[in-house]
Amino acid sequence: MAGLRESILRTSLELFEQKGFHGVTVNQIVAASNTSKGGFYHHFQSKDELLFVIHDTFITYVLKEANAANEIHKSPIKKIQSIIKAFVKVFDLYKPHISVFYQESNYLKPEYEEQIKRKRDAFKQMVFQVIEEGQETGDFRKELPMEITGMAILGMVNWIYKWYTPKGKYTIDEIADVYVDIILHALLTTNVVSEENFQAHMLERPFFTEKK
Amino acid sequence: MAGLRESILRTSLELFEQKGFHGVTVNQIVAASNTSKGGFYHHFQSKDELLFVIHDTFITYVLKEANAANEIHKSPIKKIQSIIKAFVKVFDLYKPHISVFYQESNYLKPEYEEQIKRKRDAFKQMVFQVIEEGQETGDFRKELPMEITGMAILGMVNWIYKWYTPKGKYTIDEIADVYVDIILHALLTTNVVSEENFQAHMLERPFFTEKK
DNA sequence: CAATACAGACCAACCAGTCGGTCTCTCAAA
DNA sequence: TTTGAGAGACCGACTGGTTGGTCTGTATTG
Repeated sequence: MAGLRESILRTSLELFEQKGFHGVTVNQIVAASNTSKGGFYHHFQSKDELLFVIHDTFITYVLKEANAANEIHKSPIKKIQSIIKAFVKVFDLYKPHISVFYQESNYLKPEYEEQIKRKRDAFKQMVFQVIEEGQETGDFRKELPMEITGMAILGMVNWIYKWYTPKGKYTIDEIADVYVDIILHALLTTNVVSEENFQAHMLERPFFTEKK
Repeated sequence: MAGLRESILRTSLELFEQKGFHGVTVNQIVAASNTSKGGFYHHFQSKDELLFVIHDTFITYVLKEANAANEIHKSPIKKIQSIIKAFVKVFDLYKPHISVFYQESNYLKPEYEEQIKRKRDAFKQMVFQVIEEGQETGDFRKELPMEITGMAILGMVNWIYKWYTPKGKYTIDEIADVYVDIILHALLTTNVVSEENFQAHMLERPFFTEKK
């Protein structure tokens, strides 16, 4: 039998996603994991710690991915594409985590909340940073207020957890393509967009464009 | 003394926003509203009904506003602006409602959930509809998949509830201006954007552009 | 023989909802 | 004008069920 701890994490995640953190009792988790109260409390201090662990694994992963994406490229145009693509793809891997994360984050106990908040802020700052860079280099339109634009992007992507399903009409990569396209069209200065070499700025050719 | 029912709604809303639906007991609501268990259950069948009422007043309002915005204009370009502006502004009026709505909507009892879902879907369909129209008239880029684009817009706006505060750096109208600008730049066909009469399509001049 | 991993009966706290009762206001009969 | 009956608004002690968490005991592993 594989690690009980992992098993508890997996099953509780499913349950939380369906019914919410408060809609699931420890007894239900225990039953679904084929274990007992003792088993559960051997691995977790409390139900709240379980919630924290779910939050933390996800946010840690996102932060790491985004950092990597950020470091690979130098130009802000490519940085933002890279970050967005990585960010969107995370929803394919961690959708249940993310759902629980955003639905129940204000039930986190203060001691846990602070740790999560720090990582979340780091991620946000990174996005802001890239936008600012792009405005300084002249790639992004300077008239857009950085904070509002940043939150628009974050919101757009984060909302994916509300509607994305792997069985849906579009794959996560296709969604990422469209999001990158939307954001670039919104951010890039008009002369960059209107030039026919818009494509030259793309990391990859988006799925919805034809090859000539 | 003003209506107790309204008083309960107001105070419970504040409490829910701070601590979440499950973080607040009926006794706390009752205490904060200067009433009693009896008073509460005289006006509401259950705590769940209270949650429903909060959801419903908000979603009903949004739907009404969007419908109005949709009917005033004929061109898709103006329709989408109008809808987005109305939609964004709602966050100024109903932020607590919306926070509770999005955080706790999966705790709604089935009988309530259906009613809410119907109205929410109607709103979503309206946005999809306008995008499709715009693509047919040639104003919006046809290569963007309608569903993904629609969800991107909805996500962008909906996320406002996570960060907007009336005391913030930007007013709700300024945020609305930026969002309209971002979305139009993303949607409009390049020849429409690059034409210097981009401004001609705007319902109003955004706050961040200079008058000449 | 430790030490770790798990089992499951048990408990104390909590919480939504109930229920018998009171207070006040209205309106019509006397 | 007085009375009194009825209805709606509100009170608050109480309850029955649930839930997170504990504790003692047992199996297994090294």
